[in-house]
Amino acid sequence: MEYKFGEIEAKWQQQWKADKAYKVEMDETKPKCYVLDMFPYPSGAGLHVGHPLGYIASDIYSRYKRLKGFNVLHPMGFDSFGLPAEQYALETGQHPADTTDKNIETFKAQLDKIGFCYDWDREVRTSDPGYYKWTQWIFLQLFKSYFCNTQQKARPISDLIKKYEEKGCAHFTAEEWNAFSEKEKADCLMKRRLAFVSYGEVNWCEALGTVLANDEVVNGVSERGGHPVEKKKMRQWYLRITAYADRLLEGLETVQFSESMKEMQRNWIGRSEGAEMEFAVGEGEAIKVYTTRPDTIFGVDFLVLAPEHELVQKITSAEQKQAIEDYLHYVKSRSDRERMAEVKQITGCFTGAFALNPFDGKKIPVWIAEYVLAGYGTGAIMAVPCGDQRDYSFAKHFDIPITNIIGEHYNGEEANATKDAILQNSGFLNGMLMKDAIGVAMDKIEELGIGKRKVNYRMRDAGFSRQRYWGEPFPVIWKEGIAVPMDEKDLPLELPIEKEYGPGPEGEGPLANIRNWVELEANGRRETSTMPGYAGSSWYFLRYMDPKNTGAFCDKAKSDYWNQVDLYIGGTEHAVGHLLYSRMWTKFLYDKGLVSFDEPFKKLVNQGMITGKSYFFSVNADTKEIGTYDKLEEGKEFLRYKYGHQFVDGTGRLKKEVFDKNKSGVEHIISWSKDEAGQFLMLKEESEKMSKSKFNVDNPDDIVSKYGADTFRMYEMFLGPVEMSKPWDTKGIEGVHRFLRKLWRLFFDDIKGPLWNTDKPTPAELKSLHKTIKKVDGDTETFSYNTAVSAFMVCVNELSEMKCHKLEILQPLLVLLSPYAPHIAEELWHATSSPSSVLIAEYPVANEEYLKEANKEYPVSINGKMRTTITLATDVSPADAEAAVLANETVQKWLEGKAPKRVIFVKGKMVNVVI
RNA sequence: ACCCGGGUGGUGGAAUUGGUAGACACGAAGGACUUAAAAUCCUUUUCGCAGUAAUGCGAGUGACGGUUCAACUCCGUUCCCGGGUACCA
Repeated sequence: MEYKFGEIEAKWQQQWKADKAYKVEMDETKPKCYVLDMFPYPSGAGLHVGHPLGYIASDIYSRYKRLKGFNVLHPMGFDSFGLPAEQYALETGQHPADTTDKNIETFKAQLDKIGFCYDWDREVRTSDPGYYKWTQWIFLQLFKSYFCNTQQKARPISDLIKKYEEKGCAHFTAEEWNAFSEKEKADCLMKRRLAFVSYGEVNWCEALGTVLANDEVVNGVSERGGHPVEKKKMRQWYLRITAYADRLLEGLETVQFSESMKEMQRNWIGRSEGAEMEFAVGEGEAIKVYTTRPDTIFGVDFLVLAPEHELVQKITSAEQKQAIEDYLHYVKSRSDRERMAEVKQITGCFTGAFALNPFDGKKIPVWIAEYVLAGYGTGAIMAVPCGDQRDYSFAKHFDIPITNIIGEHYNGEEANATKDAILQNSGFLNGMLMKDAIGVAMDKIEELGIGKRKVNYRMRDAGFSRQRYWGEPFPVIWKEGIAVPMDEKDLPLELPIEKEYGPGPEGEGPLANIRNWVELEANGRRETSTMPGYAGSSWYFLRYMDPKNTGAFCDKAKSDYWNQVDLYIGGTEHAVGHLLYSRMWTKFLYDKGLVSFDEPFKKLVNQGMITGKSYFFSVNADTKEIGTYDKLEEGKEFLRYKYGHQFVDGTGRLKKEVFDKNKSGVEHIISWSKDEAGQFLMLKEESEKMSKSKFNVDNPDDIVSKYGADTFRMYEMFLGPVEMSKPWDTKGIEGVHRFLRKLWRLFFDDIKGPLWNTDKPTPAELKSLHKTIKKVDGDTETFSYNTAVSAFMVCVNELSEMKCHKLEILQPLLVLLSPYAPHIAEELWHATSSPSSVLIAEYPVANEEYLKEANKEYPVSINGKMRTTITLATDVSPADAEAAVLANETVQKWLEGKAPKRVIFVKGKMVNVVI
C-alpha cells in the first residue's frame, strides 16, 4: 500500500466535517484554551502560501492543547467590511455583499483543504447584520459613556449630567447648566463622551469629489489619478482612546507580547512627563509652553510659536507685521509633502515681541517657525539652544545669542542633550545635577503658580468615521444639530442595499445619496458616514464565544469561561492599529462590567511574512547584451527588468513561458538571446511581499494537490521560526514529503501490506521514542515548530534503521505527530487501532527512565584540549557539586591516582579537567 | 537621527541559554538496485594544509578587543542588514 495523501486527506476532512469533530462547547470540567488567528480580510485574490503560516501554527497549538486535555476554542471568521470590496464593486458594478460572499466561499474552501480544526459553527463575519448589530450597540455604549478622570474608568454619561445639574463644574455652575439650551447641553456633553463628534481634517480630493483614506494618498496626490489632495475640516466621529492612554501603557506589563511590539505601542502612545508654564508677554498675555526639561529654564534664549498659534496676531509688533504676514503666507503655500521633504531647512520669523522668563525676568524674543507643531503640547516651546539640536540650529541660523548652562558639556558647535551636567548660569539651580534639577524646577514652578506638571501624549483620538459605503452605519440621528442615539431595540440599523455607492455631495459618504433612507420624518437626518474597518475587528474575539446570541454581544457566563485569548497569532502590521483599538474596547467593556478581564490577548505571537522572490536583470539597449542587474548602476543605457520567481527556473534562466505571458519587454529579449530556451542571466534576487501583480505568488492549492496538506503544513513550519520572515522557496519541500512517506513505510509495505506488530520494544527504541516525545512536547509548547519537525525526522530515521514496526513505539509517535500532520496520523491511527474512528488519545509523556540512558557517558576535556569519555557508574542527577566530586574520583582513577587540579562538571553534559 | 530585532557552511536554519559549533533539510558529488526511468538505500559535503588510507594539524559563528578552565552565547568598540518612528519640545 502506498501513501495516497490525496485520498486520505479528502476522506478525513469529510469525516471530521460529518462528525463535527471540532465542535466545541463550554465545559466547566476541563481547563479552557483560546487559540485565535487574526481573521482575514476576504480579498478577491484568495489565499497565497503566506497566509496559512500563522494559521498552521495556531492549528498545531490547538490540536496539541486538545490532546493535552484542554477544551480548545479555535474559531475562524472574516473581517468582511472594508475599502477594497467597495472599490472592486465600483469598478465591476457588483454589490460588495455579493463579491464578499463569493470571496469568503473561496477562502473557506482553501482553508478546509489544509485541514484546520476550526469550529465553523462559530464563524463570524463583520458585515453580517447579526454581527454589526452589536458593533453598533457597543458604539452606543461608548457614546453614552464618559471617562471619569478620578476613577480612571468609563462611567455612564447620566452620572455626569447629574453632577452638572447638582454641582456644575469648573467651567459653569449648576444654575448655568440648568439654564443651558438643549443644544448647549449636548455640545457640552459631546466634549466628554467616549465616542464623540468633532471637527477634524480629512483628505479631500476636489477632482474626485471624495474623501480619501490615508493610504489612498501617496505623496500628496490621490493614488488613483494623481489629483491634488488638500486638508479639509469636516465633522467627524472620534473615539476618545487618549483617555485610556495610561491604562493601555500599564496593561502592556501584564501581557506577553514581543518586546518590539510593546515598544511600538509605547512609542505610538508617546507618553512624556513635563511641565506647562507661562511666559508673560505684552500686556496681560501669556504664552504657555510645554517642556520635559524644566531644569533648562535658565538656558531659554527664545520662544517659538507654531505659525497657527492663536497669539501670533496679537503679539506681533508693528515693525514685524509685514514680515510675519509674509512668513505665514509662505507656510500656507507649503504642502505637507514639501514640509516633510525639507525637514532640514530652517525657516522662521521674529514677531517683534518679547516674553519674560518667569524666574529671572530676562527678556526673551518670541519667534514663529514651522518646526513647532500646533497639534502637540501647547503649540509653543521654550528654546534652549545649548541643549536641543533644533533650537541650536535655529539660533545659529538667525544669530540669536546662546546661553550656556552646562559648562564644558557644551562645545559651542552642537547642542548636548545630556542630563548629567552640573548646571551653571541657572539661578537657584546652580550647582545641581540636571537629572535632580528637573524635579526641583517643577516643584518651584508649581509653588510660584506659573505652571504645573503635565503629562502629554503623542497619540491622538482615533478618527471613527469614513465617508464610505461598505461599513457599519452609525445608529445616530441628527435633530437640530444634536446627535440622538437610536433606540437599542431598533438595532441593527441595516446598511441599505443600493446599486449606486459613489461619493455623496459635499464630501459626505455614499449613504447621503439614498434620500429615503437618510431623511426621516420629524426633521431627523441619519448620520451618513460609516464606521472604519477596525470597528468590527475590535471585539470579534468576544463574539466567537457566543456567536449566535441575539440578546447580547456575548453572554457574560461564556466570556467568563473562555476569558482571555491565550494565544493570538497575526502579523506585525496591526501593532498599533487593531491591537490598540481592541485593547481599548476590552478595557471599556470591562469598565462597564460586561466582561471580567481588561486585556484581550494574553500572549501574542507575530508570524513573519512569507515573501516571494523577484529577479532583476538589465539589458543594454545598444549592444543588446543581457547583463547583471548591477550594470544598471554603471551605465544608464541598461534597461531594467524584473520578474517574479514564477518566470525563472532554478538556475536563474528565464522560463520559456515568460516570453508568451509578458510580451511588452520580453519580446525583444528573446530575439537577442543566443539560446532559444532563454539566455542564461546573472540575476539579482530580492524578496518582496507577495502580490499578484509581481508574479511571485504561489497558491497553496497547487502545493496541496501535488504533495498533500500534511506535507504543506509541515513544510511551512520547517522553513524556520514562525516569527521570522522568510522567502518562499519550494526547494526543500521534497525532504518533508519524503519524511512522511518514510513514516508511512514503517506501517505499510507497498507490496506486502501491513508491517506493524505488537512485539516488545528494545531499550534503544524506547529511548528514541521518549527523546522525541520530550523534544516535540517542549518545542510545541514554545512554538519552536521547525525544530520539532526535525525531531520527528530524526526519530523516523532511527526507527527505520532499527526496522522497528512496533505499535508500542509507533502509536505514541502518531499522537505526537497528529497536530502537525493530522490526516496521515488519523489514517494510520485508524488502521492500527480499532474500533475508534477518530484519533482520541492521551498525549504521551516522556519517561525519564528511558532518557537516562543518554546521560551515562560524559565527554571529558583535559586542559581544555584532549578529549575522551568517562562513564559515571550511576544515574547522577547532576546537581553540579556532587556530580563534580563523583567525576573527580572517576577521573583520578582514570589518571591512575594523579589528582587533577580542578574538575568542572557542567550540567550533566561534560567534564573539564585541569591537570 | 532615534528605538527595537538580527549577522552562523553553497542554501533554509540548529545549538539544552556559558559546555564536543554546524542538528534537521535542501543543493552538490560519488555509489548500489534497475534494460531504463521513477522510487528507495548507502557514502562524502565548514574551510585550509598534509596523507594511498583510517586520520592528523590549523583556522572558523560580520570585525577588533575583554571576562572565563571554557564564549555563537556575557561585556566594550565598530561595521553591515531588517523592522518601527520621526521636527513630539
